[in-house]
Amino acid sequence: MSLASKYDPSIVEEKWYSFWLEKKLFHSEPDPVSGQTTRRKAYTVVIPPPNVTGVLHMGHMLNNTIQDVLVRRARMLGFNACWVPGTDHASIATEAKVVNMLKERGIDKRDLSREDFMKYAWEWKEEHGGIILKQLRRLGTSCDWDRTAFTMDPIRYESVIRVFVDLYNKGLIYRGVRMVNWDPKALTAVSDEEVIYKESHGKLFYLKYYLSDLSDVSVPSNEVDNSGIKKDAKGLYIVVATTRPETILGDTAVCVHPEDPRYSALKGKHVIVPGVGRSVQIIMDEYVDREFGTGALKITPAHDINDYNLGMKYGLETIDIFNDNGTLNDKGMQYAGMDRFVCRKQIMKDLDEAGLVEKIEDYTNKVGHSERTDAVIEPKLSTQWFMRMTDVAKKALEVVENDTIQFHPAKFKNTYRHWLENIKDWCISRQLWWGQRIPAWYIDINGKTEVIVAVTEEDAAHIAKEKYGYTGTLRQDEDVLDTWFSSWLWPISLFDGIRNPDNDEIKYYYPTETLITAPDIIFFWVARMIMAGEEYRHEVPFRHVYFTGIVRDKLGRKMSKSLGNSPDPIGLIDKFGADGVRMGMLLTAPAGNDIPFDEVICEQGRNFSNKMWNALRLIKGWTVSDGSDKSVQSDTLRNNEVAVQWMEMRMAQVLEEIEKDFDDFRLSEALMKSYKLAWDDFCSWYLEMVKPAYGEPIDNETLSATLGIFDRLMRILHPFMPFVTEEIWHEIQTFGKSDEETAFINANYSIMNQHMPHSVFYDERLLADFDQAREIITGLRNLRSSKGLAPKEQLDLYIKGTCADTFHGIIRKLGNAGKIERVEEKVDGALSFLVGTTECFVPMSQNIDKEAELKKLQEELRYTEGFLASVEKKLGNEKFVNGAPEKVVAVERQKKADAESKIAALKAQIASLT
RNA sequence: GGGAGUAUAGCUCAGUCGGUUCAGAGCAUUUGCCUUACAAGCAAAGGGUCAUUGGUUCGAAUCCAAUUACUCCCA
Repeated sequence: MSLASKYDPSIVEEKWYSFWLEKKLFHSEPDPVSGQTTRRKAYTVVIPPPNVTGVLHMGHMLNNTIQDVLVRRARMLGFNACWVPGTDHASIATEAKVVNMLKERGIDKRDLSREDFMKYAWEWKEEHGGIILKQLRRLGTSCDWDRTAFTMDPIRYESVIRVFVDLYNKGLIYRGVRMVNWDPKALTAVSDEEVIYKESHGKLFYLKYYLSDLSDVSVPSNEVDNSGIKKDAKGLYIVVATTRPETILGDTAVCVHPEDPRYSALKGKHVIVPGVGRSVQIIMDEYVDREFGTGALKITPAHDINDYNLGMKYGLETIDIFNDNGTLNDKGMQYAGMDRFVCRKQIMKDLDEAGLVEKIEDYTNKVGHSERTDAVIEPKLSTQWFMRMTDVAKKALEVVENDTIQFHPAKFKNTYRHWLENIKDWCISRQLWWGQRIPAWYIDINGKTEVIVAVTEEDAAHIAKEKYGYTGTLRQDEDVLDTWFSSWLWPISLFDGIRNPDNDEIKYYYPTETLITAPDIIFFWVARMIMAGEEYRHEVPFRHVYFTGIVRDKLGRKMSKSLGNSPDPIGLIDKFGADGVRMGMLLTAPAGNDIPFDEVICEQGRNFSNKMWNALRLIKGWTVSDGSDKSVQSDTLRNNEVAVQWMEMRMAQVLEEIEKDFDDFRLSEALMKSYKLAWDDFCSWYLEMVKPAYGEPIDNETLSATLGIFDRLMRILHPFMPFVTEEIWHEIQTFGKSDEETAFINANYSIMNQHMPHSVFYDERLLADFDQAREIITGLRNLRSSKGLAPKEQLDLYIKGTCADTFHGIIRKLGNAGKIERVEEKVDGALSFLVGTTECFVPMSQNIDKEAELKKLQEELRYTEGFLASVEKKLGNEKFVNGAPEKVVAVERQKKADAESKIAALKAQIASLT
C-alpha cells in the first residue's frame, strides 16, 4: 500500500486546483438554445467585490467558503452554476495608496494633472490590486475566473455613466448645496453610511458670552441666582457649553429655549462671542435641549447640521472657518492655518487667560469618524450631487416585505425596514480622481452657469448647441462618483445588462440566486442593489440574501490590525489545509451569528480530512475474494448484506435532513450531519461491520457496495471540502483499475460535476432495529469496561423481549458476543442491562458483585417508579385526558405501559439477586 | 435618546407545531486502550435551577409580561 498514514493537503490542493482550472470546470456559459433540450436553470452568485487594495482576511474566508459551498452544491445538483468574481475600485482607499506611492517616489499629487495621476493609479492597480483574488484560489473557490470583473473596467465604467445620465434625466439625481460629511484627510465628502460614530472622551467647555447691550436687563442678585444671567466685574454674561470651542470663530447666534425662564429677559438682545468680539443675536427656538449644558446653545451654521437648519430658519450668517484639510482658514483670525485640534487647545488657553472660561467638565460623546481614513468627520457645507431615495426606497422595501427576496436570518428585515423608512438622499459625489468622473459639463452663458449631463463630451457639446446655442468650451465636473454607485449595479453590469439590456447572458443569469454578504453593508450595498434591480430590470437582483456573522477572536473581540488578533488566512491554510479551514469556518457559523474563531476548530477539520483519508486506506488495503473458494463464509455474507442495507438507508435518512437544512440555509447543521454520517455511521459503525478480519479477503459485492457508498459520501462532502474529496474520489474510481485506465480517469473526470446524491426511500423499521442493536452492543462494551474484562473475551447474550434477529450477526461481531439466544424467562446468575423494555443477560463465569448490581438496579427502579408516577398523574387528570390531542394521550398510555413492564423486570431481577 | 436581537453543559451552538424517557450536538474534560485504516485514533463516562421573577395552560426551555446582563443598528 502506497498511501501515507497521514493526509497531506499541500500537494493535493495544488494538484486539483490546477486541474479544475485547466479543465475550465468553473467556467459557465449560458446553455445553448436548441429545439429539443431544455436549458438547465442557472444558479448565479456574484461575489461581494472585495476592495482592490485589500488582502484576504477571515471575513473573506468565511464569506467565500459559504459561496463556494452553495455554488459547488448547485453545480452537482445539475444547475448551470456561475460564480462571478471581481473587485471594486475603492476610490478613497485606492487613491490614498496611490498618493502614498507617489510620495515615496517624491511626487506630490498636486503637481500632477488628472490624466497623469490616473496613469499612476492604473499602474498601481495592475501591480498591487487584486492580490485578494489570487489568495482566494488557495481556499478552493470555484469562481469563473474568466469572468473576473472590476468596477472600473470599460463595461462597468460605461454602465455607471449611463445610469447616472439616465437617473439625472428622470429627475432622480440633482446637484445642490448641502451640509455633508467631510473627510479632511481624504479631502472628500462621504455618505452618511460611511460615518462611524465612536465614543470619545472629551471635555465640555463652559464659555462666557457677555451681553453687549445692558439696557432693560435686570441685574440678578449674586446670592440667589435662578437666572441664567450672571455678573462679574466685567459685566453681565451668559454661559454656553460646547465640546468644540474652536468653532466659536464661526458663531453667528446663541439660541435658548423660548420657555426657559432663565433667559426670558434676553429676547432680542445680543452677546459678544468670547475672544472673537463679534456681537451676535440671541434667538429663541424649541430645538434647544434645556437640560444640556446651561440651556444656551451657540450656533455655528457652517459646521453643524442642526445649526445649519436653524441658520436657514432665522436667516443667520454662515461663516465657514475651515479649509478642506481641517485647518483654520482666513476667517480663523490669529488661528488661521492651525489644525482644528491644535486650535482647540490654543483657543482655550487664550480664552482662559482672558478670563472667559467659566469651567471645564469631562464629557463623553459620540464623534463621527470616516469609515475609510478614520479622520474625524467635519460637517461642511458644499455643493454635491445627490440621488433622491424616497421613491426607489418604497419599491425596495416592498420586495423584502413580501418575501420576494428572503433574508437569512429573517431578523435583518427589521434593520432593513428601519433604514428604508428613514432614508435620506444619497450623496454620490466624491472629491477624488480615482473613479467614474461625473458626466456633467458646465458652460457659462450670460454670466450664468448651466449644467449639461450627458454620456460623452460630444453629446454634451451637442446638447449645449441645441439647447443654448453654445459652441464654446465645456468644463467637466471635477468629481467622481461614490464607489457604491458602481457596486449597486454589480449583478446587472457583470452581465452587461445596463448597456445591452436584452443580451442573452443577462436574461439567462439574472436574477442571481443567493447573495452572501456581511450585515454591515446591508445599506451600503444590499438595499441599493435591490433599488437598481427594480429600476433597471424591474426585477429583484437575487432571491436570497444570506448574512454571515462577523469573525471575532475567541475572546469575542473584533479582529483588527491594531490588536493583532487576526490570524493570517494563508498561514492557516498552510497549517490545516484549505479543507480543514473551510470546515473550521463553517462549523461555528450558524447563519447571522458572529463567529468566535479558534484555530482548534480548523484542527478538527484537518482531523476529519485525515479520517476520510484513512477510511480510504482501509478499503484500499482489502483483498478481494474471487468467489471460487469458500473463503468468505455465508454468515459473513449475510451480515455484510444487512450492513450495506442499513448504511444505504441511514444515508438516505441523513440526506433528507441535509436537503432540508440547505433549503433553510442551515449550513453548519448540514455540515455537522454530513460529518457525523461520514465519521460515526460510516467509519465507526459500517466499516467496522464489514471489515474483514486481518488477512481475510472481502467479498466482491460488499466491496463494490462499500465503494459506491464511499463515493456518494465524498460527493455529499465535496461542497464543504473540495480537495480531499476529489483526491479520494479518484482513488475510488480507479480502484483495481489498470494504470492506463487510471491515467485516463484521472485526466478526464472530476467529482465536481458528478451528481449530488438524493434522498431515497428508507425503512424506518430497519433503522430502529439497528438503533436497538447498537444499544445492545454499547451495553456489552460498557459491561466489559465496568467489569474490567478484555475486549477479546467473548460474552454470551440472552435476550428477553422484543428484538429483531436482523442484526444478531452484527451484535456478535461488534460486541464480540458468542452465543445469542432468545429467552422467555430471566437468566439467573447473569449480569443484565435494559435496552428500552428489552432485557439483556450476560452470564458471568466469575463472581458478580451483587451489592453493586443491586444498588444499580434499585436506583433505576426508583427513577422509573418516579417517572411512572408522573405519567399516572397526568393520565389521572381529566382535563388532560379530555383536553390534549388523542395522539398525545396515547403516547402517555404507552409510556405508562412501558414503565410498568420495566418496573416488573427490574423487580424480578432484584428478587433474583437477593 | 430610539429600535432590534440574544441569554440552554466549561466553550460554541441546536431544540421547527407548547406534548415521545426532552433537556441535545460538536469541541473541551475525565477514564481505559499503541485492538494491523487512522493517537490527527478507538471505546466509554461525567457535566445543565434552560438568566431572574411572575403569568397563561391539563402541560412551558418553547407563549406573555416585567427585571437583569450582553450584543448590534440608528441618531
